[in-house]
Amino acid sequence: MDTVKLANALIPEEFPPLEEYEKRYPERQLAKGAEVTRLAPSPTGFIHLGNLYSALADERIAHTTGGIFYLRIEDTDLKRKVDGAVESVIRSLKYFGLNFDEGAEIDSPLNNYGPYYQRQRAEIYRAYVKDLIIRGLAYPCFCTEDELNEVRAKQTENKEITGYYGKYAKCRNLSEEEIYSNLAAGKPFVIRLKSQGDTSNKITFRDRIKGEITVTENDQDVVILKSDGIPTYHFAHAIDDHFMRTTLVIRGEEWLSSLPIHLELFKVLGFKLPAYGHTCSLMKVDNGVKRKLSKRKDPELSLDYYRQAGYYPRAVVKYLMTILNSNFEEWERKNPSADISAFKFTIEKMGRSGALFDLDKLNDVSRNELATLTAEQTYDFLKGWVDEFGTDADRAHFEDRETLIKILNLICGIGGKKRRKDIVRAETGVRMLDYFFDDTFAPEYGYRFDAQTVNSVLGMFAEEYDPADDNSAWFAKVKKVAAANGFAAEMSEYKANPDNFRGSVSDVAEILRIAVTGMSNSPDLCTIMGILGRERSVARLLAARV
RNA sequence: GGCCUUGUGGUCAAGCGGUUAAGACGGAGCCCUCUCAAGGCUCAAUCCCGGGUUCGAUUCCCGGCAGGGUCACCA
Repeated sequence: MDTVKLANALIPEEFPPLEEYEKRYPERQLAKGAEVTRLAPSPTGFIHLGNLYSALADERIAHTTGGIFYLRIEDTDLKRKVDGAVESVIRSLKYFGLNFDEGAEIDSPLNNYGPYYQRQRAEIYRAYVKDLIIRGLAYPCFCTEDELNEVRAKQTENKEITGYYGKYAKCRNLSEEEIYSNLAAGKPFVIRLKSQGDTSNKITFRDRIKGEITVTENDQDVVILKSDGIPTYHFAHAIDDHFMRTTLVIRGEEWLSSLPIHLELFKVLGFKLPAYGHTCSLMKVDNGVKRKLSKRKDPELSLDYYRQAGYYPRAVVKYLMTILNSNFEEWERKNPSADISAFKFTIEKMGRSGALFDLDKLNDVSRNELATLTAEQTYDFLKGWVDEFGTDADRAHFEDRETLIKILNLICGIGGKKRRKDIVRAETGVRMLDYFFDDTFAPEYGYRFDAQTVNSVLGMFAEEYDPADDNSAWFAKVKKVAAANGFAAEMSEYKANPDNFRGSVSDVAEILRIAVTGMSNSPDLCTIMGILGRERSVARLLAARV
């Protein structure tokens, strides 16, 4: 068979000699050990926690080795295209503190390896496919979807391996006449790899995350060029990661099963294989079953979920870091004020098996992270959330920056020795402020004492209350009211003889707390009343009588 | 089903031939305390099972079992 003639019939364009592409995209001049990594999403615009997880690994490795982290858009499937997706990806990663050095829609002088959209790279893919055809390593296939489905059904029925291989590779041995008559008839075709592999051969392969793994050689004549003339993922991956000079491909472990295809492709193309690291997927338990986090079923997979819930972005990143490198937490405890970038991230430390997503842990990380902020930083963070997700009332409250910062300072004990850790995420932080404002103060008076007692306590304390009192003076008054109403003024007395009293100071404080905040739990009541001031505090005490 | 892969407390996990089998989250309790959030202290809880190899296996080998992934002109 005249393969040059065939190649010209299939792919008529003329291309420069292939060495030209090698020259166009030369080896990168980087320091030894520098890794070039990439995030290569399809343009659906939906990047989820799993993407962020591996992007974080990519970014950390590139930037701790003096390498490059770039963005490539895998838009070979038009159905996946969503407008504004690329900007959305960039924005999302930026929100979590990850920045690209190079790539699609990135303004950078380093953009010498583009275009970074695969659809715009059709020429180079086609040039290499054409070369493969000439070398007799690829061929056209005219099988229809129905035919393929039929074969697959039969294979399944006979418990055979499904796919296009061996005797099932019908078009592999088409005669010259058949091919040209099909072409003349205008039949659509794809280009398949003429696999040279044999599944009885095992290849051992060293994955940077999984370690040594053995895979079976590929014998499938996979599609490399689709009928629209655009390559499949496999082929585009080989070409792009070679010419963009990627040194380390980090991707989800769902790709492990197609690794043999990629191994063969790199071999057949004569490219040096990059290093691979296959990450485990984030899992969750659903109905007692452990499974991969799913885009459709699990809202917590979406990064927007964390933004909406008001998680502090750095907290999400730190949580992910604890899963990525389990020594991160220990390092952080030793270096409490160091920036994440100072941590020596290593791909080899990454987990080999899928981690269950742990919301409790995230909350803990988040709470601690938020407790490192100043009142101003806290305000700015909460304000950002309120602007986007808050109610009209929230927005009105946040107009008054000075007051909010004052409240945050006092309530959170910022700068003091007893820093509180109430805020897990923006939403809980904002709701915690509700009772400071009369329009959102919505008490549910659930007293544990009778009306007479409650009214007496509230009335007496309203008379006594003086915002000028310091904490101990304030508490002395609580004790006084307690004693006057048959409650133990000292906890020790109450504990010694509980039967002698109707309750203790803590019960009195609870009545006051419910009256003032509408809740039985709150931060320091004396501070809260101080913020509210005499007039409003007293008004609330009196209004809370039953 | 074939192929690949994983199996240490409820969760994330260190350890990788001899350890009292770290630590963190969560749970329980105590202390502190006007309640709560914290904080301090304490406790409970783990090497999937069966065979080897070995003086000795959580660690190595084999076999089960149980998870997970994947078998497209989607990435």
